[in-house]
Amino acid sequence: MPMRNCRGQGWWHGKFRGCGYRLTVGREAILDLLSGGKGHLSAEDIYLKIHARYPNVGLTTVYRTLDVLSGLGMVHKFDFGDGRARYELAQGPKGEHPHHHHLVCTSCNRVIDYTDFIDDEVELLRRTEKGLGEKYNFKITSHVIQFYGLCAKCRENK
Amino acid sequence: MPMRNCRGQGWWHGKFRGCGYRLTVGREAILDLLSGGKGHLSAEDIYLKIHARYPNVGLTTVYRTLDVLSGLGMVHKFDFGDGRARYELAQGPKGEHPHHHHLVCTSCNRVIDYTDFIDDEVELLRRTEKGLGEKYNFKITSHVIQFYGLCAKCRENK
DNA sequence: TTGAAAGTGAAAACCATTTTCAATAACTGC
DNA sequence: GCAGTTATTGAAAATGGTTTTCACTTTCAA
Ligand SMILES: [Mn+2]
Ligand SMILES: [Mn+2]
Ligand SMILES: [Zn+2]
Ligand SMILES: [Zn+2]
Repeated sequence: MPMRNCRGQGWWHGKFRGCGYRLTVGREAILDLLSGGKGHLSAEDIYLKIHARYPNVGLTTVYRTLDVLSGLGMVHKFDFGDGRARYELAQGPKGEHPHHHHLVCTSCNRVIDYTDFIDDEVELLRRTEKGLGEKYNFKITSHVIQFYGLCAKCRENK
Repeated sequence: MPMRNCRGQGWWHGKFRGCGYRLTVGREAILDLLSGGKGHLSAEDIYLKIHARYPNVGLTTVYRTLDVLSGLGMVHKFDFGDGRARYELAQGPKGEHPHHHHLVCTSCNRVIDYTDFIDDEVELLRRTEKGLGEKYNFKITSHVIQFYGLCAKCRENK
């Protein structure tokens, strides 16, 4: 049986409603888009794609929805140094979009996800978070690890 | 013999001139300020302090100088998520301002430098940079490691 | 000392993001 | 369904950190 074209069937339905948020066309469309493909989209990227299919979803709503989703921990907001925020879906309930870190090319702004070494890194992070949390009485909730440099393409064209 | 009041005596003289940059009052003042004290200053922070002593150094020059210094690798530019860039002097030639990472309070925006665990972290980073560099043919030049959470003060006032 | 080029301040422009506000859509209880 | 409450919305205006412009000044090598 094909997926019915009615809203409120997504895995996020519960989380959304549970927090008192209403399910709207724009929010659903944005979550769909983020679930569907590549990450590191800017608000405008998202707006342009959404707006093509739903012409009455405005850029303001995109910003507001991304804020809500960030607050709920459902998307992560990144700054890769190009002057606009980038968003990507957080790890889903079934392990989709697994936790990863980033390589950022300072020349072309390409962003590479990597999960190599993630185990070592996560283990170190765990220890570090514990140690720092105790020493500074600091409650760590998230971390950012990014490597900057030159990507393969930009090294060729150097 | 007391320090003469002429410019061009700082440790950065060589690096500056070597790269074809001219030594100016504003640049010297900014480097002095950054060398002198606490990091994580915004361009406006710097401007206000500099401008008090040198009223004819403008905010534009502060931004331009910070760009130059970033380009030379003499200062690091950070985004801690409060909408303005923060700058701090990079590790000096004699090991001043040693390499460190950051704890960022998402409530009050306080930033804590830490060097605990730095050895473990740096060792991991070295391995990771090597592995990633080979696998992705990516030339890594720098990294950012930041932990976000609630500082001690903000946990009390929760 | 002098000239070419780098550097500068003030004001204007830029531009990603936020705010405002009247209109609309989503939910709740009937 | 229906109405009432309230969250949510789009368009336009405002915000605010940063960059650009441009005529003027300073640096520095010759
Ligand atoms: Mn990613
Ligand atoms: Mn620091
Ligand atoms: Zn590149
Ligand atoms: Zn705090």
